[in-house]
Amino acid sequence: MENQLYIHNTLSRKKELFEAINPPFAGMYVCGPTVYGDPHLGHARPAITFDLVFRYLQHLGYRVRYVRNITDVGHLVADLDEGEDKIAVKARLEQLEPMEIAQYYADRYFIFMDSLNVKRPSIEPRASGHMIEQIRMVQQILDAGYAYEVNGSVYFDVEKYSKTFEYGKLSGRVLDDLMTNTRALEGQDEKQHPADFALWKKAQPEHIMRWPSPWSEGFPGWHLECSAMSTKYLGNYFDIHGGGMDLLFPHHESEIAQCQAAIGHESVKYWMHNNMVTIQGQKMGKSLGNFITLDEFFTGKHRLLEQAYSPMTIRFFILQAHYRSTLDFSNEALQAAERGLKKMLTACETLGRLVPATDTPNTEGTGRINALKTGCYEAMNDDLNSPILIACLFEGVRIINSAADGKERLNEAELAMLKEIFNTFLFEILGLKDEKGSDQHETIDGLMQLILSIRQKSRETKDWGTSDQIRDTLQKLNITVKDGKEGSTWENL
RNA sequence: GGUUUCGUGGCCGAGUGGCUAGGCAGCGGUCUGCAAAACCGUCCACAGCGGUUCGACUCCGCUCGAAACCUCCA
Repeated sequence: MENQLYIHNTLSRKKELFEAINPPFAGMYVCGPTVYGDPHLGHARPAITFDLVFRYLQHLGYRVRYVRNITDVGHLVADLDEGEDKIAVKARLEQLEPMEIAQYYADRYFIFMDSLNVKRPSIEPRASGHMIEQIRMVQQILDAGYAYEVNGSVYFDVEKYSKTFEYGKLSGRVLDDLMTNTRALEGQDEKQHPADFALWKKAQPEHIMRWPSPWSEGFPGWHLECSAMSTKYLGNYFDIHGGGMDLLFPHHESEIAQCQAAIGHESVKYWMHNNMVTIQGQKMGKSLGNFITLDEFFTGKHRLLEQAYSPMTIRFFILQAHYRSTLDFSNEALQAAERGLKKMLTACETLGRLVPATDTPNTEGTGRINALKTGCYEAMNDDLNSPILIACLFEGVRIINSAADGKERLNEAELAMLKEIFNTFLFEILGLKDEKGSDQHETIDGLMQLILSIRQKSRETKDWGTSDQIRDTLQKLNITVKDGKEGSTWENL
């Protein structure tokens, strides 16, 4: 672990040296999806961001336990269906069991994340499976005196908490402002203070998802599951807690308060937040109804999409922006990502075919490739700057293509170094992969070699008619023939 | 209104007090039977106005504009 990894801690708003609490182990908790809808591009961002963190920490030699929750108990809604559970609403519409809905969308989530080559976390706990832990935590907070019960519901006493601790330290909020600015929502009359939040909510009669508790039959407040499950699996003090920036307040702010109240100290060392995906400058989100699902991206079936985009194109697109910047969706941007990725992967293939052009050691060339590798590490160590890393890899692409063009002469050591760089950074850490079908690839490649050799013969006899017919027909099958000095190669779109 | 943040070239997107980001697109070459690919070269920036500084796109202030959060959301 000689690499010094710096990550941006939202708590200090600075880049801090990552020092594991208990090396070589590292614990990371990330807020996962609420499973009542198909995953969209916005879900892909944190999944890929923290997949990058997961992969890089592992690369650095950490033994990482990565926990990402599945929220399947639904949250309170604040509209006319006050107090009702989101999953329950959907379930009634579709005449299904709420847990059936949750299961369905959780499965969908897993499938789409797999296709994006997002590694599965070590543990994916469900809120519904941790009622006991959540109820216990409510009790701990009550015992500590930072919560009160009203009519079977339990609320966190933010006002009392803020006398000793700083509620708002993560998001930079001031309690007085919250007091004056929090809207008076219906059914909030039970709260002593508008900024108080529910730890346990008594279920209304129409509520389908409910669990018994010492206070009422009801359901947990929506900040509680993360506090309960993160500390259960990672301990009372763990390294990284991640999530989208939109969760900063009140979700993560309240998590800090809950842990402080229940455990007696904070539970998280580094808070990391990814920024939003925007569409026409606006956040892509469920509430705005401007989201495009991953399924729609992969099939191209959405009115805003000019074409289908492959999972790796989406992944590359996301990694081309730094995780703390907003990322604006557009067809033009995705098409640029698609072409850039193709260029990158083609160069990797080329690299595999390159043979040493010289056996003389070249200190200058070797030094340059070494510098490339150093640049890659520096990019990752600087708060996981994947766009810089990708820029470094494109420098490698240039070297590879120059070598293939005969303009550079690489020796065996240099080729090996390049291969190592691409294997490590492009495939292992960025998690990109070649999407060409692997099963029949060998067969097709054999067929293609045959066709290309026939075409080569026709070219040698200047039978351009046959030569072009082969090329044009293949093109119609989305296979591009590329003639080079060393013969022809082919590429399937 | 409050909190947090942002405004970079045709598009996407990094970064730094003085030195080329990168990708896509464009333009000009090389290569090629033609094409594609590739290679070389090249054009187009740092919202506006002040201030600090030998020097600012980078620091400070103001103006304009945008976003996220304050209410379910990744």
